[in-house]
Amino acid sequence: MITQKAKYALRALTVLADADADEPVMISDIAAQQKIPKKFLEQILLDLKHHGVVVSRRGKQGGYLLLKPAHTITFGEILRIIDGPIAPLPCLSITAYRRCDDCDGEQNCQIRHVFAKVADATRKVLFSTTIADAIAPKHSAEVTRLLA
Amino acid sequence: MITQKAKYALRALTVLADADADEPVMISDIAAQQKIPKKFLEQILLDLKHHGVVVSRRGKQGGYLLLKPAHTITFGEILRIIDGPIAPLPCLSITAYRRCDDCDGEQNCQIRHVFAKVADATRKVLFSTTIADAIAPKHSAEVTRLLA
DNA sequence: CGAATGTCTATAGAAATAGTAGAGTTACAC
DNA sequence: GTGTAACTCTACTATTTCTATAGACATTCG
Repeated sequence: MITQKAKYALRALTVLADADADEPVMISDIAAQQKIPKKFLEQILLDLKHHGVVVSRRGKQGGYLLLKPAHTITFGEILRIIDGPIAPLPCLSITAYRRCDDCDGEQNCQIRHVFAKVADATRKVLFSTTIADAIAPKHSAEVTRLLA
Repeated sequence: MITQKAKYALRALTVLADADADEPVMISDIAAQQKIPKKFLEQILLDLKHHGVVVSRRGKQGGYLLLKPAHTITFGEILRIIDGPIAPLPCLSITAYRRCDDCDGEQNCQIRHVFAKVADATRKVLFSTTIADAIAPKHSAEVTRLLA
């Protein structure tokens, strides 16, 4: 299970991706639109900002914007920032590798081998799907309606 | 990340799968061999027993045995018992479905759609891999040695 | 009988999760 | 240049989950 926080983060990003590229969106607006506790969302967006995913403008007329195009922001990237390692075992993590002190020899670990496959499969999806992909269905539905 | 408990459970099962089919293995032996805290392992095995994965014999010469053949026990099945749902979102869980109260309409949920793919990929691996598969490399190595 | 083994329930410390609170900083509008 | 609306940052807290540990109990074998 991913955390609630990660879900909030992803949803907040879809809102930013949906907004005009140079129109900052206020935290309150995102919170209201996605039913996210505002104060909690503040922390999340700040975190995403520190990791170079979004930028903010302070003061009146302030708000948040995507720092890079939505089609370059992957789900995997965001999950790593918010929830930490993607891998199901510490000894399979790319970003936070840690030896399992209870297994002797990773090559021999019967469990590790199986979860390596899980990790691969998961990463394949998470890093090939972007925020733009997430909002795409909505847009194509819109296009369909307009063309009708 | 899977829990330590699940890792212990899977490792304990590989020990049972490795043992003779009618020779109960004592908790202490499993614990020692896999460096699992004994009292913790007791709980885990009991849990697996209650879920019909293993059986036990009490008293002297007691211990645990697999209830069904190792090639019929999947990783997914064990993870569900020990760690709960496989799905990354409650609204994607097969065994513990729960509506997300903050998203309106699952068909529209942009996040859900992506994680459905993750869940599929994960399940594909976890339910097609068994305890027998996990110990297989070891056995084939053994075969290789014997044939050399 | 008695010792070895599993059974069961309770407890507890540590960490993670999901927020909440509030004082501080910045920038635009006037 | 002041006020106010926004983001910033740190700290705090309640709840749950994880990782065990403890100990009394039940069962079986010799």
